[in-house]
This record gives sequence, structure tokens and C-alpha cells, in this order.
Amino acid sequence: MQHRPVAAAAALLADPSRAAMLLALMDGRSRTAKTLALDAGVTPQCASSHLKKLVAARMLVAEARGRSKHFSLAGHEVAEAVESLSGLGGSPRFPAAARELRFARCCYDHLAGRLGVAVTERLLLAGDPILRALGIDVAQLAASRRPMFRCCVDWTERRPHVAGAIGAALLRHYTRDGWLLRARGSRRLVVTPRGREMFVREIGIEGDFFNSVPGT
Amino acid sequence: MQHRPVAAAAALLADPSRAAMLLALMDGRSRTAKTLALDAGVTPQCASSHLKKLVAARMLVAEARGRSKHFSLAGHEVAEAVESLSGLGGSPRFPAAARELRFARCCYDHLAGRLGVAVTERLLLAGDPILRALGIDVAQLAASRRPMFRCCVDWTERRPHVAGAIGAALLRHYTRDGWLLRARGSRRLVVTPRGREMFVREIGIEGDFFNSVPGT
DNA sequence: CAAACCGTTCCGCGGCGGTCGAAGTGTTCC
DNA sequence: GGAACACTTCGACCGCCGCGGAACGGTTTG
Repeated sequence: MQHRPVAAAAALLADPSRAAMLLALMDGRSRTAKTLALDAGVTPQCASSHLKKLVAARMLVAEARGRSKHFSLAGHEVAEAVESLSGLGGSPRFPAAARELRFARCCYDHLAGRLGVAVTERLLLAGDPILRALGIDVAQLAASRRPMFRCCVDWTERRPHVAGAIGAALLRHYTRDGWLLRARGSRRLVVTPRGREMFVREIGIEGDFFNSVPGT
Repeated sequence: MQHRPVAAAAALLADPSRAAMLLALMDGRSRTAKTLALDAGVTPQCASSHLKKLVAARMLVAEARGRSKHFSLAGHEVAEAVESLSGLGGSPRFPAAARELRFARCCYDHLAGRLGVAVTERLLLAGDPILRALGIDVAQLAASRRPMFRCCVDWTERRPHVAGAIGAALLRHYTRDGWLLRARGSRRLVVTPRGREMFVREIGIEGDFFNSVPGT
């Protein structure tokens, strides 16, 4: 609902030089200003200007070490935003040199690539009984083309929530079964008394979770 | 490693008018060009220009309906990228009017906000036994300030992988226990023979997953 | 102290892109 | 058919920002 911060953050990633620097830092390690300038293909004074902006926006953190200065990503949110933008890049074809990178790589401080996705899905399959109790057929969802499970970095909570086929199936279940009501013309959702009861009983959310909550 | 697509995608989100339009569509429903022009506070001809670009970049899809044209988000990836950028907006303070939105809202086609995060964590807690078998103490991780579980939209796979404290703990475990080796100066990770064996035995990944894989 | 190096600031140049006015095309309603 | 409406294209203006050149603190080395 506030579009200024979105545009401001995107504007910082919109410059090819800054994007190259951020991508160079995507392994979670730190690099000197000069190294980043070479990565981006610009002069040191130009890189300095970019790095200053990225630090001011708290996307990077700087650490003075001797006569050189080391930069690294400020946090997971930054790495995740960069990754999600990489996926929007249109062309789903990757150069052959990236094949190994595609299989297993580190993303900031965790495992990514095909192997990372496979591990994730194994962990999430453990939640299967809960979904089954709601009448959601995981096997059927898996048969569809759509990625079964996705996470979405939550704008307000800065933590992930379930998206993908399972996320959509859950929301469908909530609204059809009267747990949640969609507000007209807004993204807002309202929890019904029944929903409040069911979220505690079926999902296992603590009862006092709903106490300090505006609106029902 | 290819920074052009990142910058190009970010540039589309970097304009306040386009960002406002995308945010208005974040509930997953469709809107007409005129409505979006009003949302963004620009003239219709200006909105038309923006919408054309967003459609060309496959971020939006257009559907001609009578004399009006309806636009909607092209997919989850777009919604997720917008959400992750929203989180980078610096100021963690939200206007009071957004309190209800913060608690429960829909993000494209799934539940988001505090409630969405709570449901997600309940589902993921079900994976606890697997992590415990690896010697990862979930309770200890939960005590830290850091969000326990995060997902990262995978650049190559377009599917999520585990990030957050658990993701970092997993990668630490993989490298310390000799499942994976970090390549120098690259994000690339190499699976050792031991890792190959352990991923199958401990995580439950199928054995032939590693067969069609470059490098080891 | 002098030299070398890293990073930074100031400055003017140049180009990309967002904006609105005006005019053109297609659709719907009377 | 004619008027009203939704959307689009064209053209011109203007502001913003990335860029390199030159010059300036700060730190390390000989």
C-alpha cells in the first residue's frame, strides 16, 4: 500500500553496476571496493558512489580493514530480494557454464539450487499430516505443473509465509470453510469466530495469538 | 551471475507509478487500466505506457473485456518479488491504518501477514524430527533473534529453498560434516561422495537425483 | 619524510525515461 | 448513425542519474 519504499528499493537494484556488485556478494562473503569496481566494470570513484548509496539504504554493510574497506550484504532480506528478481529476468535459459551453479550453490549463508530445493521439499513433506487433516490432497497438488510449495518473504513480518499450490489451497480452504472473509477492494482478510477456533484446533496456533489483534 | 536481467526487472519496479499499480494488483484480482491510472495518480496515457512495459516483461497479463482492458499479476514470482522488495523499504514503522492489513491479508492467492507466518511455522515445525536427527537444535535456534525459518525464491529453479537460521544451520552442518565443499571465489558447492550418501539416507532424497548431475 | 595505494568528494557532461497534451482507433450505449 | 467512453500512439519537454576526470584525506611501506 505504500509504493514509495518499493520503488526506492528497486531503483537501487535497477542499475547494472549496483546489480553486479550485489550479485558478486551473493555468496555471503565480503569484498573490497576495488574488487567490486572490477566486478561491475566501472572506475573506483564510480563504485564508491554506488557503494555509498547501498550502505545508506542498509543493503550493504561496510567494514574498514586497514587501508581497504570490505563490503558485504546487510542481511538475508537483501539476498532474497535479489534472488527473487533474478527469477523475473525472463529468459529461462542458462549458459552452460552455470550448470554446476544451478545444481548447488550457497545463497548468502544457506544452500540453494536444485539440491536446496530438494532438501526443502523433503522437510516440508513432513507437514503432510496437517494438510491431510484439512482435506488437502498433497499428491494431487504435486501432479500439477505448479510448484507445490513456495514461500513469500512477508512484507510486514519479514518472515516467510506459505505460497505456491499449497498456499493457494490453504487460502481456498480457509475462505470456503468460513475461517476467513475477504474484504472488498482490499487485500485485508478478517478472521471469523469459527476461524479463530479452527486455527487453534486444526493448525495448532496458540489461542492468545488472536488476543492482541485488531478487528475481531 | 548475470546482472542484466536483475537490473532490468528492478528498473520496471523502480518507477513509483508502476510500483503503485503492482501493489494495487497484489490481491491477485484484476483491474482496468483506468483504475490503475487512478491508483498511481497519473493520466491514462501515461498508465498505458507503463502497463505496456509490464506486460512486455511478462509481469502482468492483460485481458480485453469489452471496451476496457483488465490487468492482473502474471504469477506468483511477481508477487513474491514485490513483497520481498517491500521488506527492504527501510522504515519498519507502519501507519496505524495498516494494522489490520498487517495481521491477515492475501498475497496474490495465498494468506500473508502475521497469521500467514504463524501457519507456516506450524507446518514447518513438523519437520523437526529430521533436523533433530542431524543434531540441529530447533529450540536453541528459536531462542535467537533471527527468524528461524525463511525461504528464498530460487533463481534457477523458481522454487523455494530453506533460508533463515535453519538454512544457515543446515549449510554449516553440510560443510562441517563433509557433505559439501565450498568452491573458492564462487558460490558453487560440490557434493562429496559422503554427502551423496548422506543426503539420501538422512534427508530422504532419491538416489537417482544425483545421477544427471554435472560434477561428481 | 617520501612514495604508493585505497577510497572519497567535487564537477560538468550526456543520455535515458517519465510526464502530459493532442490526436487516432475501437467499443458500447442511446 | 452519433455520442460517449476506454485505451493507444506520437511528439516534445524536462528532470534525474550514471559516468569519468581531476584533486584531496588516510593508511601502509621503504
